[in-house]
Amino acid sequence: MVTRSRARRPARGIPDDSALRRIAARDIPGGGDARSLAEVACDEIRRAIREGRVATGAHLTELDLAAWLGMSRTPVREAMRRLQSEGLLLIQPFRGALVMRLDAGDMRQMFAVRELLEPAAAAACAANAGAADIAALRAILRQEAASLDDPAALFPLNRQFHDIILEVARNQFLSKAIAGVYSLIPLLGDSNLLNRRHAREAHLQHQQILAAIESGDAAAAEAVAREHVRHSLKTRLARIAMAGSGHSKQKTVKTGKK
Amino acid sequence: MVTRSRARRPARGIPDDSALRRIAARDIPGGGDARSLAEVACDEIRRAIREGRVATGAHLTELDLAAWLGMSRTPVREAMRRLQSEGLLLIQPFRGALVMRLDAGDMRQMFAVRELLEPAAAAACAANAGAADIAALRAILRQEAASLDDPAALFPLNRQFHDIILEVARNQFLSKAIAGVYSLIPLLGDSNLLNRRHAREAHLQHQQILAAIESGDAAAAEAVAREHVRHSLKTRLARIAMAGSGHSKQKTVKTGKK
DNA sequence: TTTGCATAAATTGTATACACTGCATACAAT
DNA sequence: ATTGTATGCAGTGTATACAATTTATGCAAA
Repeated sequence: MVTRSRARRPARGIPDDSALRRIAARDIPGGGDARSLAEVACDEIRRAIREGRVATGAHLTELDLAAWLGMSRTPVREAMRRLQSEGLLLIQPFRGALVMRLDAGDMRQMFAVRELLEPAAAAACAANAGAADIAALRAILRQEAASLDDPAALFPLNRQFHDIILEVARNQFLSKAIAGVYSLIPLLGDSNLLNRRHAREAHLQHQQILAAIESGDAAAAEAVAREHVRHSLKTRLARIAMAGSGHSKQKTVKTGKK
Repeated sequence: MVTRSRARRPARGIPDDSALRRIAARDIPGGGDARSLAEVACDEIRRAIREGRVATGAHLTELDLAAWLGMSRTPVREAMRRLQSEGLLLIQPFRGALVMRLDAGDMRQMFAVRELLEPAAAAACAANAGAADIAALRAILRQEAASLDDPAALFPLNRQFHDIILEVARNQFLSKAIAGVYSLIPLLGDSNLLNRRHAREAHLQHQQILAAIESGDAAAAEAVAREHVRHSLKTRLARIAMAGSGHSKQKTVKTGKK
């Protein structure tokens, strides 16, 4: 009997139905990381919010989510708690959770903090960057240049660009602070990168930031990064102004409640 | 039968033993907020870390904590997850949690971020502060002046001073970013305020910050706040240097495992 | 009709049972 | 002696049962 050391289990309990469900849920990406169900739940809910399948302001209950995700309340609960501490959900004791909603004022506050943190990251990056880091950033911008009309491709590239800068800045607290703000960007609605004019301008600014980093000019990197954040805010404010004046192209999203 | 609408319960299940335990655990402060056990657990663990009853680097298991706190694993689990997202714990799947430990490098990173955020908060506060805010800050500094040799009294006053500044700054993202950093300060060891010289200097800087706020001078508030953060780092570095050179007065802390 | 209260329904909070994982250790085969 | 495999144990991950709480509903009294 040369079964694997693990195959002895079924003798004890039920012929194991839950394991199948779990594995099925986990290995969707194929990588087979063996993520916990709570992580799966967390990612799925986040994704649903990001993609607008769950509207901001929607009311979520543990039971609904558990049914939707095909798991019990326990991991869902854990995921909801995590999303609350990220600021995506607002949990009211005994009364379920609301998907956080941010108004224009919140947006300004958020960008004020970004304007503080991101230039500092760019400056630190310029101070620390080695040849390999610069090569990585160059590679991303090369791909970015080729994807200016393909938002779906632009999203991860943009993300990677900023992630590398943070990594090279080598300050875990700065990274966490910025991550804390970034995670709430989905609540602001559609990405600026859907706007082609903005995508082009952002790409140019990325190139300027990289140029500053290449020459080790921290002050320049800081200045361009600040301008980058300001430009991003300006684009969003302009869109809000347009939407407010009746040109709303925003599609209404479903409530997410089954 | 004019019992309160709530008293009918015991008829159904066990004669209600758990409610007593819970109420006992909850209402320690007396305020009777009816906090959940998870919150109690969270606060207790945090406090144990802050007070050094649990050493940084200690290994914590759900079962140990549940036994210690007299509750089941579920709320403890929730608390541990929360503390992880605050950065106090490092949870390794299937292998328990470690109390995060920060070295001198981490400390520098942390203060670099504080030097970014806290001056901005002070500046925003100076821009927004009304008469009532200033009166509140004055009241705190008056108490602070009378408590310079009483660290136990100084801690909450110091906290309140900074909290009010954040509140008046009216930027929830700035507040959350700073809170995220503050929550890890206990991991750095004893507070600077135990040092009377430092306490006096910090108090003087508080007064300068308040003066700048009173006169609505954002730039001045920013500058003093930056100096305040720098001074705090300097004191900590000096203490580390002393400890490193063999003058360690640091008492070893217990492991926290029952 | 309206008000007050008690009950019912819905949902969260907590406890507990059980399967699974990771590691240590003992045993068997070479 | 050494290596590979099995086994036990400690601890986590998940499901589920139950208790507590909030909100809604119905019914009686004014």
